[in-house]
Amino acid sequence: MDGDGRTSDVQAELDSVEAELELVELQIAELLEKQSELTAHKKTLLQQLDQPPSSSADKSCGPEPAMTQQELQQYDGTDFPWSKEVAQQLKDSFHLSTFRALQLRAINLSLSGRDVFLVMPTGRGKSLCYQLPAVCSQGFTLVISPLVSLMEDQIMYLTSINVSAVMLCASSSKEHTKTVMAGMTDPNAPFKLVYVTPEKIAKSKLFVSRLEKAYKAKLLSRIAVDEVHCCSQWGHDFRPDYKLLGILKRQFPKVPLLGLTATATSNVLQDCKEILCVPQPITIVASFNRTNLNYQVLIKESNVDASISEIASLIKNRYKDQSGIVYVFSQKDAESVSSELQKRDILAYPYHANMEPEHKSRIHRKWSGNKIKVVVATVAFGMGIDKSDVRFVIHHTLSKSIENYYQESGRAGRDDRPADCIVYFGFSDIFRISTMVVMENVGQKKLQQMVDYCQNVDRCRRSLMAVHFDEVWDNEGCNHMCDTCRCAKDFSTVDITQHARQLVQVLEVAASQDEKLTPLKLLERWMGKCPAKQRALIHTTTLCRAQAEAVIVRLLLQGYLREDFSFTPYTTIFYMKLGRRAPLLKNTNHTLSMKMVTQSAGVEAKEGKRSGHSAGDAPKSKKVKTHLP
DNA sequence: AGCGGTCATTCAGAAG
DNA sequence: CTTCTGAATGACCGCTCTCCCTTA
Repeated sequence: MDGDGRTSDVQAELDSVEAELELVELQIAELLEKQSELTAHKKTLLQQLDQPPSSSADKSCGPEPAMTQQELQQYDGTDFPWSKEVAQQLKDSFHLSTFRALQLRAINLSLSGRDVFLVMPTGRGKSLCYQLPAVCSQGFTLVISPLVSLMEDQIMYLTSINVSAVMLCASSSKEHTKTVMAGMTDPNAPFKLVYVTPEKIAKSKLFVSRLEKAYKAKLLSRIAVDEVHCCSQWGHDFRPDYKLLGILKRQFPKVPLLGLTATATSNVLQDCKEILCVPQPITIVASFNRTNLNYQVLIKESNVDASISEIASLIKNRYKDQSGIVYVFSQKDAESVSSELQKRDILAYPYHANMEPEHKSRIHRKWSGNKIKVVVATVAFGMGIDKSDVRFVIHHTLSKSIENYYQESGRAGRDDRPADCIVYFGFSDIFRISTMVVMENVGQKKLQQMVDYCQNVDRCRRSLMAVHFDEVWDNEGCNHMCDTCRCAKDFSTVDITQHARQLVQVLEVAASQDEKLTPLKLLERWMGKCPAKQRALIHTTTLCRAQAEAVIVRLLLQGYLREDFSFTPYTTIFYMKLGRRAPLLKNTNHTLSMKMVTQSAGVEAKEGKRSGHSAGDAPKSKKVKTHLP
């Protein structure tokens, strides 16, 4: 008996040591993760310090020495032989009075015969950087573009300002092809710009031989490659025929090449240089920071009617008589939200892919001409939207990634005047989008970053976006143009360790009775609405609904909770489970905190009504406390 | 398969 | 001791069920 007692004691001690060991291993894993994060960050910071001197040293041993910052700045000047004509054409043909940042530098470099790679966000006037030199040069400019509809838009615009431009693609008629080909070798140069698809270069020998003739007659003045990132397999939309464009620089080495893109990391650009046979281009990178946009996140009312009324009053008061877009989640939402706004006397119309093409273009036209103030749209309202005086972009539902959000919100303020970008952040919306992107490879991860952008009141909204463009926008880059920078004083740090332990308990009790919980059910049980069987076993919260939601989202982002999907024939359902970090909470030294809005005390008072009910639970909650030392 | 709304049931406490 | 009232709970029924064309 004595022996039995001793072995069971030893067994108990072994169990507890093993449990402790498990915790320590988890903590080590966490620290290692943090270490690699920090070293990566350190590396990028060091690169920023070292890059200018080291890169110029690298390039100086190449055939054409790279430029220092000072040399580059000379190309911002207006004392070149062509400067007078450039200024004249800008005014007369394009009806513009000034250049935007870096446009003049790119144009001067290209006109002096350099190869240039230009990286600039959409809507900042990339195309002017080859259209203007084309007008100011002898002969014609060859433009390679991946999308037929984009080429059509450009040619319509150029024709309307009396610049002669034509295009060739698979669907062009034989007669049209003949006149274009003839024009390419005509010394009078009837066309200033010739647009083609990459397939034309790769597949049509007739076309390449025509180019050869034009080159010998010195009529091929410049080559522009639009969406140049399509060359690289690392880029997000790789096009096989772009890989064959290297032939251009090999056959026509004296013709300057201009590559344009809005999305390029350094390894994609390196890849493009090799594929296009352009060893030493001058790379110009414009900042993606839109300094005139004011970013803001608001908590969405769980009541549908109230949330629409809030948007309606914003549009009627703050944006009176101004133009804007409201982005929504589904086609059905587009219909219902727009009709609700109409009931509140706002000229708002829906836009989504399931509408008649004629109807869609009619709404687009009326909105562009300011006959309609607001368009309520899905992501279908995107390509070809180029209105300058958009004063607000409101997201009725959060986007599925930060990249998407940057694009959609970026349609505001193209005229460089101040404009607002607002997201309404709703708890249940997270799970609606999550179930939609469940089949995508990294869909969940991207959505988590977007949720982090909405929920984080710890850091500047801009700095969270900058990470996606390998840029650093510090507080100066923001200049108080986001809500977290403006309201930093209204937030305070709160310890949420006990809240986390309570939530884990709610899940464990449900699991012990073979029950799965949806996020909504987890929230309701934690707030006191639960079946009698489990009432005695769990500890309810005194937080208000908005705060309880915030805590659950935070724990999900940090891995204390995780999502679990169940597939049924008609839908997929989202359940909550314990995450990989949940065991850490058993450690009494482990603490967890987050930043919240400080006015919370006032909200808690509203819950007083419930206090009589929770008094009944008091003795039970004491039991729970002794259970957790 | 979840969710919101409606209806019936149960129970506690107060009034007669 | 009975009757009435209001609150809380559980069973049941009916409704609903998701972004964008990428391209020779």
